[in-house]
Amino acid sequence: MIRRRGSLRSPLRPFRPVCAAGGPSAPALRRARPSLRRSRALPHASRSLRRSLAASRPLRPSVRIRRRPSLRIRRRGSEPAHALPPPVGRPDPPPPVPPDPPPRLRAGPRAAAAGGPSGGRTVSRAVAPCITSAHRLEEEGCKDHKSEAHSKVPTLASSSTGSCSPPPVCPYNFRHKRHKAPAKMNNRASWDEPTTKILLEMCIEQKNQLNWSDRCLTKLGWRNVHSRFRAATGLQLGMKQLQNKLNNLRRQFFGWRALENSSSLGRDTQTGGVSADATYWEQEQQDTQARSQPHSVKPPPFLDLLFELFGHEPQDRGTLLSAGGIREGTPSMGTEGNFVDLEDDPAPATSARFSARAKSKRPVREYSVDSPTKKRSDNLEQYIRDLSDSVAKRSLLRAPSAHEQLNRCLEILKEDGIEQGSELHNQAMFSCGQSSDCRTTFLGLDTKAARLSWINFYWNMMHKK
DNA sequence: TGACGAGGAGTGGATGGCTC
DNA sequence: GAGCCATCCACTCCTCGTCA
Repeated sequence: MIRRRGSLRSPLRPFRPVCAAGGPSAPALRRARPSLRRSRALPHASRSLRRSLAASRPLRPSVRIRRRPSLRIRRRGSEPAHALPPPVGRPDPPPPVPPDPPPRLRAGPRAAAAGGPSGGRTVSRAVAPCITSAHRLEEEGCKDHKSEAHSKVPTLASSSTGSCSPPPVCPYNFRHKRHKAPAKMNNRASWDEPTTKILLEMCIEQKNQLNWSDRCLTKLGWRNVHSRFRAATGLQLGMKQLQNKLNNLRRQFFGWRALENSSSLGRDTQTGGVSADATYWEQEQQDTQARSQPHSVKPPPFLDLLFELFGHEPQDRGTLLSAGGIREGTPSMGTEGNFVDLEDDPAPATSARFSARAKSKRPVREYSVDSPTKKRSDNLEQYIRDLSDSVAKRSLLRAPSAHEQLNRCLEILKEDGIEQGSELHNQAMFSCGQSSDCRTTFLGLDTKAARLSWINFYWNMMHKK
């Protein structure tokens, strides 16, 4: 049996154009040249592995440890005796902070809603001994403490990699409530649809200009978006506010898409909502009579733009084949009869939040390609034959080639009555010929109106009308 | 009361600099 | 070149404030 495993996360850092754009400094050049980066990245990776083995501890898990809501750890407000000196370079001394209120349990809406781990808080594995001085700086009134805290004290993240010098143990308050931040909502963002659309379009523009790393815009991309957004809208929003908005849209999009995929439903191309046959809604109505649909499953606005932005993330660049488990009857998630398409992977989609997280970490996917029962366990030739058969079967299930897709597009256009040589026909063929994404989306649409709308949208998008 | 936005905490990976 | 540590970066999760 050959197990198809999800794509491996590259140990190499993705190239960040912003680094190279900063100037011809040596670090920038090293970052810009993968061959130079490799020289350090691989030794570091092997070093990390050796460290883990030497310390007889497992490698860092890829998922965070969750605890019950009531176990959320917060630190005590009292100042540790060994407080670090105040940060340098901050002109205005922070105002005195009133003493913290007595500790209490916080039971927010999430805690109330969380009957189990799904609503739990995220807690560091080593949070107890790790008071972050960033937190202390915050309480001293330093609003923008992150960079300074980063540069002066070990953070939890850094201490996890630095095995020799854990930060000093400090007293903690397990139920400390963060003191109220002063109400400074003067520049509160108010996102209406046109503004959101402008933001998305600018993000897509930056993505097309390759100012895009794994999952998001690069720093340079954000700078560009920020400046252009200000120029276009006149709104004086900060970069963080733009990032927050995009983050929320992204979460909405993945949540909605996860629901769409995991529930075997479809997308109503007319309304942007979830489509299904009548029997599904009847069943659903019985199941959910007492509860309404949560907001997170509502289709987010500008689905097409979001799909353009997040619909094809780099972790979906394909899957790898790895041979293994031939001898054992490895449990399989799918067989020839129930083969699951990669795009419809329901595995990571248990919830909106989880799915958004799963998307970010190139989830491991396992698919089985069942092979016939082996006649002889030590027959290498038989193994090779099985392997070849499996690959051949997979080839039969592969996606159609670009040429085949283009031919299919031609047929559909003909069926839709789009005259060859017309402007619309030319636009459609040009767009489909240029982009596999455009082609795939075009072929996936069910109605003529949706197809024409898509071509029109794609054409305008590419030519910035 | 729920939706939404802001912001902090913490995570994981990559890389730079220093020392041996 | 390896080991160690610090730093940077982008991300998710969570809490809290505001507002309709």
